[in-house]
Amino acid sequence: MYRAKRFTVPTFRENDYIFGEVALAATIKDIKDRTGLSLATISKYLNGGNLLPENREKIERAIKELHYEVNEMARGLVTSQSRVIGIVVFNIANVFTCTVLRYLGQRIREAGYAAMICDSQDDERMEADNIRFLLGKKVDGLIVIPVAQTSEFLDPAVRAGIPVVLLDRSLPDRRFDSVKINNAEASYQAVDLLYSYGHRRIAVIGSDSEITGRERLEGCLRLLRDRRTELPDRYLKLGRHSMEHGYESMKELLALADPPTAVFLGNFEIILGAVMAVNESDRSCPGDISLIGFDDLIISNLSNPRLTLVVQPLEGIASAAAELLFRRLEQEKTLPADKDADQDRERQCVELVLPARITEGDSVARRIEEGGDRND
Amino acid sequence: MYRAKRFTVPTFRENDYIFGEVALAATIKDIKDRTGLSLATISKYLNGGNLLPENREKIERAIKELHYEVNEMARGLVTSQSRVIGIVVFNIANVFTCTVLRYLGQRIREAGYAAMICDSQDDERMEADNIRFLLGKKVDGLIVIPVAQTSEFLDPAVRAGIPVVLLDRSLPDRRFDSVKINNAEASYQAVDLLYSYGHRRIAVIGSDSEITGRERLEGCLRLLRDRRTELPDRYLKLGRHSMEHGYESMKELLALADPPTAVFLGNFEIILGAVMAVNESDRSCPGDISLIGFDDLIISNLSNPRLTLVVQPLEGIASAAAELLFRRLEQEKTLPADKDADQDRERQCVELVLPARITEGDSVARRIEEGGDRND
DNA sequence: CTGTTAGCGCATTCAA
DNA sequence: TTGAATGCGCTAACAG
Repeated sequence: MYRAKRFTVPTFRENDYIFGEVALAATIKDIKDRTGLSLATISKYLNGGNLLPENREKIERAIKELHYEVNEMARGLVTSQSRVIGIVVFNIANVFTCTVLRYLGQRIREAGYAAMICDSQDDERMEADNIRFLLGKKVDGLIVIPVAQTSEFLDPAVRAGIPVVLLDRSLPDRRFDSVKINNAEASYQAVDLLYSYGHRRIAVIGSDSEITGRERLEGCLRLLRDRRTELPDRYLKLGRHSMEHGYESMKELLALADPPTAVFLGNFEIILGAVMAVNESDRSCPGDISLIGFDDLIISNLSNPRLTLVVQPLEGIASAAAELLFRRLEQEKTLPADKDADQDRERQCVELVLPARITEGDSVARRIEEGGDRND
Repeated sequence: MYRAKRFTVPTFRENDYIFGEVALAATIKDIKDRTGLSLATISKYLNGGNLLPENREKIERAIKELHYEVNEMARGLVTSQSRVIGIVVFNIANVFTCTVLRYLGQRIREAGYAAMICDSQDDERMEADNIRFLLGKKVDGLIVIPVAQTSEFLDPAVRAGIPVVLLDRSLPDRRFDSVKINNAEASYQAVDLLYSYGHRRIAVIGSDSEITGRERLEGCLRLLRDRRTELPDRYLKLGRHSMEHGYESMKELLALADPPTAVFLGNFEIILGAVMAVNESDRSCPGDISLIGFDDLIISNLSNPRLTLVVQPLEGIASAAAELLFRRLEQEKTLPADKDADQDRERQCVELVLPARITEGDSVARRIEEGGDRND
């Protein structure tokens, strides 16, 4: 395998791109030939070592002229690390995901790493594939918003000794660091807001098939218990975090003889569906029905009235996850192969729980007669 | 292909994961030691060659027992290709981007490649960095939704001989394949719809600082010229594709003594801002003002009334871009080092222009008096 | 069909 | 400070 096409660079001229001809990427060998220095010296330059200003200059010039870029594959092969963080998201076509991704990307880049993003498309098999793929690429760490409900798919990462941080959804077996919001608490507050505004006929459209959904549900139920407010079965709509579920459930609620005066909407997709159903009906929000939703930022601007929402501190979540991961990475460097320390670390996985806050819009009406539930 | 879990006690040494201890990743050397076969045979197995069923089985067992995974860095170093497609997007926190990303990811994976996504965060410098980074990672191809208005930042890719496909926004110097919709034509149709519904006082909120914006503008203007309809300066709101611009512009339009009866909204962010402004005013859509927007899917469900929108065939765009790229990749294999062919190829960059379609909602009112522009 | 051998581009010992 | 040598894990000739 020899190099067919190659620029012999004229002494003074820049090694510019020539139309139609493809140059093989320059290697440190090329810049060795050009500078007369040895491979080791050049390598030292690339990795921030000390060398004579004279030589440094020579190398820099050669690099510029040859358009040299480090071959990360070769470097990675030697160092067995890639300075790449793998990110696996349950679903990339999703406002929540995208926003988190943006912040994660920022933090990761600031730390001098790069991000490699994989989309699991809500599919557990694909999720497991993604992990294996990323491991094959020798990522240094993993940030995962999981679709699976157990953490077996992460076994290969454990085996490879690569730190993992779970985002948004923690897994029941606490083997990994995780960052999320207090879904139960936030939901508790949200329903409490409805209650404090005088609502007594409160319905919940949520999910019992997703972890976050179950947590949010728990908060709602606890508040209602604490306030000794009944939640009749017909007011509790359980399904998935999907637009269809939101739409159908809201339709059913509106069709009741005694419809609720307020509804808790468990996530973004449910909000979308539910608002659609209200819009299609002859009811209006908040006149006929009050709404409080979970997740999201964009729609609060667009919807009329502006929705009252539980908003997650996405930037905070992303920052925390990144920091957690980098701390592990540091930790690994300092504690190289200490078995006992490893043992400890296994146990000490940290679960960070951030607070969410409620931003009030105009979608929750105040009902004057405290404790009453009559309309008007 | 199901294979029962079976305990084969290894003859040499357990290479399994031990709690708290990190096992080094197995290499083909390990599986060579285990099977007694040579490296070449194993490599052949890995790359789909023919071997004796007996040996195949041995290797498969060893792989499973050792949890072997190919080290892509080593493989890439040899083959000098990574089977990774780099994707650089102008802004990842964006519905358009995310949706395209989802489809791109699917296509790329179907083709046996993986995707490496980088976010330029609307910043040209970061965009250039992303390209260099991806090149360092030896991606086989690049799909780019650019923020820059010229293609210089792609020079390193050209130099490296790596195919590039531009998405959504083509660049004035046509050096690269590109896929986009016919922005001008779609805008023409959109404004034509307003016209055909009887509107004569039509305003445009758009962007002249982005390529897509300029193209859309051109379509609007052409239609109005063709219909001999005037566009007074006060009806033409030029700025950036931002929510602020949409919001401010719509406020100004509504404050006019003779406000337009219909407004063309140049992109998703502008729609958001404009709808917000309408909601905050005492006007209603479509009663007082008709709206037609460009881009987006989600909000048409949420908004009341449902917006009439120009919808881009996102899946089609993504598929086309991926196919274009893979075609180039194929092409490279078949035409290895033919200089003349390279020359030709350079010239023959294909610019795919896909049609967008209009989905009607309820945001455009029919105005009965054809040609009239009085309100009521 | 299988084994031997020689690098891919780089970092990293050790000498000098 | 610099240089020569070695190997990371894998593929790709080529020979058997």
